[in-house]
Amino acid sequence: MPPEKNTPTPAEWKVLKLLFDLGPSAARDLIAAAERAHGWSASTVKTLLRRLTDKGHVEAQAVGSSFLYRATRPAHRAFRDEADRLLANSAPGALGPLLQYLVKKSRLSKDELDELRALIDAQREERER
Amino acid sequence: MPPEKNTPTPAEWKVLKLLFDLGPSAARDLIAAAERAHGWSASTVKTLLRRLTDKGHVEAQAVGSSFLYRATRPAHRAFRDEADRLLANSAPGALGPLLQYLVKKSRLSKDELDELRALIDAQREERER
DNA sequence: GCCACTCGTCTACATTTGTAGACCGACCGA
DNA sequence: TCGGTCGGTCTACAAATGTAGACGAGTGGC
Repeated sequence: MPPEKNTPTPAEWKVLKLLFDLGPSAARDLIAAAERAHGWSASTVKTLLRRLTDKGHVEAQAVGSSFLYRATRPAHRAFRDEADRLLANSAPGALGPLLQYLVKKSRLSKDELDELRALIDAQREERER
Repeated sequence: MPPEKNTPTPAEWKVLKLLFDLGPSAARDLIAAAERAHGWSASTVKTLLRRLTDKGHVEAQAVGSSFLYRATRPAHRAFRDEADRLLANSAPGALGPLLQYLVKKSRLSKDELDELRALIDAQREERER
């Protein structure tokens, strides 16, 4: 079980994603981005930011009289947690097709494909033994 | 965009998963399973079942004076929709590692690994051209 | 024919989520 | 120094969600 307990809600995820994209940011930038991306009002973003910090997904570092917001865990960790939730639900047999679908859809670069293939080969080895 | 709009809530997912595991079932079995799995009362399961049918995830086929509940879409489709939500959030660069993590963690069978590998090879081909 | 039991429907209610206004203090430019 | 602006906190409130009791109709067994 990861330390993160309250997973972000969908709306919170959107803010989190903005934070990942922008990197540590001041409120004004997040608000602007959210306005552009989702048409949200400033208040909405502020509330979500507060809830995210309450839940521990975001950290508000005091800078002068305001804050610099940053995600407490790197993007890949956050996505991994999401992926875990997916696995937790998935039935055993359904996993293969699911991964195939993901690989197909996610249009990895050649390098990424190579890495993935290497990983798969390694796993196949294991199955041999 | 899949036809399914209102995605199931976490609690609804749990019921859906039971349905996938048990196959089309009568209320009593679902209730029993949910009681065992989550300690839920009968009412709770009934409500979730109703909401699932409202949302179109579950279909209640009249049999005698009661219903036989079945998922409207096969498990793999449902999981696929979940996976799509994951992809929708994920940043481009993060995808490779994410898939690696999934493959590693999901302990596929040899056959599944083979299929996945074949798929990857096909994708690599494409990258060539 | 009566009764316990099942089911499905209605209703309920606390909590969480989505969305946002009001207000207040700090800071900056004029 | 005065007024605007920016950011943060408080408060609000409708909708969705989690969880469940109450009730009434059908039914299988006796």
